[in-house]
Amino acid sequence: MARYRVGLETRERILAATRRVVNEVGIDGVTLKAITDQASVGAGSFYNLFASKEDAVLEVVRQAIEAVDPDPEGEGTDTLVDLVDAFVTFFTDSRPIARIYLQLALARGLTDRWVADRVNRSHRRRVERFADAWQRHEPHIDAAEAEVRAELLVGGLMGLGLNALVDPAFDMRSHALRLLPRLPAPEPG
Amino acid sequence: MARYRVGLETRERILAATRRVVNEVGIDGVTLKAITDQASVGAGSFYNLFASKEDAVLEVVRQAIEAVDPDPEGEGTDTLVDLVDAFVTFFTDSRPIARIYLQLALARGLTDRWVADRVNRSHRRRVERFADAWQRHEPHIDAAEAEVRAELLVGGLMGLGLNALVDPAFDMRSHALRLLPRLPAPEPG
DNA sequence: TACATCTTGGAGCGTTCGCTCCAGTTCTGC
DNA sequence: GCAGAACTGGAGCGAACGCTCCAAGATGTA
Repeated sequence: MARYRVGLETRERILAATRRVVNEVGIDGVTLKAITDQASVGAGSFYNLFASKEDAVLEVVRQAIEAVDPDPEGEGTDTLVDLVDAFVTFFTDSRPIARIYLQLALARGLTDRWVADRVNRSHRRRVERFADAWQRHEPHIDAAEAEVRAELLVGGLMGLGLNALVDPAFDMRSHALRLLPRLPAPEPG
Repeated sequence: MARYRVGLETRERILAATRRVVNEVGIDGVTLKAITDQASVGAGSFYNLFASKEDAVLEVVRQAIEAVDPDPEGEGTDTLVDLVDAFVTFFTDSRPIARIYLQLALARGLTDRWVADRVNRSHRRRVERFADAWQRHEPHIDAAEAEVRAELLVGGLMGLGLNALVDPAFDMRSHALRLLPRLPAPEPG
């Protein structure tokens, strides 16, 4: 949509503003006015660059998830610990965004086919990566078993993440590590 | 609030209507008009019996959770399998309500102290019951260890429930059973 | 029967919010 | 420097929604 330099800059300003609003007031506070005020932009400019309010919010969520990806290039270099760590980091460092991710999945996953597909696809991809890492870690188990274990692990992580969102005092990382299979040689300390 | 017989009956009609609306259209469709139309009641009658729309919705959620409780009296007779089973049943048989429960926890758990407390308390109580059942099942482990395991189990169940909500094809029950410790004698078949 | 209290429906208030529209301005390629 | 496309701000539209108010009627009590 944006084709001129200023347009691209405004787009970035809007995304940054959206991110800030999301982090400060949560999804219910993410009104168009809040975003456009924060970005010092009119509603017209916003709609010149984004199809809808949700469009901007989803982009912010997407970027936040990508930001903690231990292997953005998909080269198969990530370990189970890396993946669990990234997952935990997403939930602890981007709590408001993680919250919105789950809310979108829950609220729109039923009615909005587009969101549902997107959520399901990203979940499948995540399970695949966990399964691959699991097989790299324990080569003797077969693919199907690795997939089931990965599904359980991701499910467990999601549940713990849910916990962490509702109860800020919950120590997600240490619980999450207990979901991992016994590790070969935990480093000392 | 209701003190006459007709009032109590109307209250039940409204709760039934709310349940029906929730199950058919999900939380976003739960407008006051939808409820009052479905119950054939005016808005004034509604507010004569409930403090707010949310009041009615929360009551419906509460009843749904209670309905699957394997040990409503709290007599300590429930086993781990019972508890897991009840949890899975809640998510598979009352999907829309389970969805709303999570949505409320996520959306209002941050801003609304009252909802947050309620959610946290019900979570703690659930973990306690799982921990107790775990100790009944494996008496040799100590209380602290049972609690951590219970926390992981409940977290895992929550995550699997999330899965089941987003992906209707997901077989929550069979995955959930794998979260249990090895059972004494799995029945054949 | 007489009276107080509770119940009822629904018009409509007040607010919120996403989004459109458009006239004026700025930008870019040539 | 010109033309045309892109960008900009903001007034305001239209719809949705939770909730209030109240006069009229129903219900319970003595």
